[in-house]
Amino acid sequence: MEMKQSLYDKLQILEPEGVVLSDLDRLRAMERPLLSWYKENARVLPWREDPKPYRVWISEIMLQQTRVEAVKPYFARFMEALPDIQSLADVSEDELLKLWEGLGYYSRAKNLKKAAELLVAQYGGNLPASYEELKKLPGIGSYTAGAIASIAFGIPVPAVDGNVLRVISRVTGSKEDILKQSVKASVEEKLKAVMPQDSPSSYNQGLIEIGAVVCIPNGAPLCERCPLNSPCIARAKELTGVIPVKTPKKPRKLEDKTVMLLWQDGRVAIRKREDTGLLASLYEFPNAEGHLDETQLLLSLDIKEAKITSLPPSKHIFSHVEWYMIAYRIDLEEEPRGDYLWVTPEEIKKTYSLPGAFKAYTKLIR
DNA sequence: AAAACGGGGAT
DNA sequence: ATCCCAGTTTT
Repeated sequence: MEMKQSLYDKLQILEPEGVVLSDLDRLRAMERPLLSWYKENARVLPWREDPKPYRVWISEIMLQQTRVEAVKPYFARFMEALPDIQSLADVSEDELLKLWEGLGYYSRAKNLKKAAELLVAQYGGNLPASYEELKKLPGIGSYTAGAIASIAFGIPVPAVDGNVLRVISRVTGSKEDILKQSVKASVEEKLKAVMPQDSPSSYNQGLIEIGAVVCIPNGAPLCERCPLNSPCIARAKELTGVIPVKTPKKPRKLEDKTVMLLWQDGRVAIRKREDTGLLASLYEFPNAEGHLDETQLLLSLDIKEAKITSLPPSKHIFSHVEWYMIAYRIDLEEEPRGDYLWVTPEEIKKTYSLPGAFKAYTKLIR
């Protein structure tokens, strides 16, 4: 049982700035300076110019795990090609993945289309103005549901991403591991309780913006410029180098691959990847596990001979695995084993979505 | 609760 | 060249 803290008790553990605040009081103290700061300092971003639900949705999905500067050109191109939910529902998967090529986390694109089809079939072609309904859509979790609900519809629900977790853990001086979902749930609950009911969009975006440009993830935060520096415990106790606390990531797996540029009559072979797993449904150059020599190469292609030249090796680092690739150019004189699409360099550039992992080799075929 | 899932910027 | 970033879905 918790006894309510008397003013006397609070004064016993006085901070330099004043009376000790509860977490909730500390969070309440953020509102005024946060909204004032955001009004003055909000970056001008394409999706903020016209925050209609579709644009907010697409931008928030693109911004998952992806930096603002990387998203900008993709967002512009996407809006031009697919200006509304109906066009997204109707687009072919290949065309959609081509629009997404290079952005990564390709399931985001596939989920967008799935959701668009659902919206057309069940929601009259509109995004629902409801946090709970938004959260049911594929690709939309608690953060994105909160972002769309608050930014596009003005619904007072929090939008807690990594930026917000960093800011809040620093302000409250929490040494809890911010990667734990229980911590995220707790922050969502607290913010829901204290956030202004009449300006959820600016409040949520302000918190995210501070995390992105002031209370930054790499290097020391710019506390002198932070509107929240007054209530911030991490700043007062010089804990910004410690907070946020995160569990260390485990080492990546290493994989050897042999990439084959198969040429025949001025065309090169590509194939479509599985529709699940890494780089699902994208195209790739034929490749094999391990580092094959020329004999093994001929064997795997089931051919007698070919003109084979070595290409430069390359490495690609994903979040959880590293590919160590060696490669060969193989000019064929007979049909190899395997189901391939024979395409021109021009078609690869314009039509087929190849992931960045193969960039060292797509470069070579122009 | 933990692992899978990219690509790019910071250092 | 290495480290870091961190929403959602799947296992």
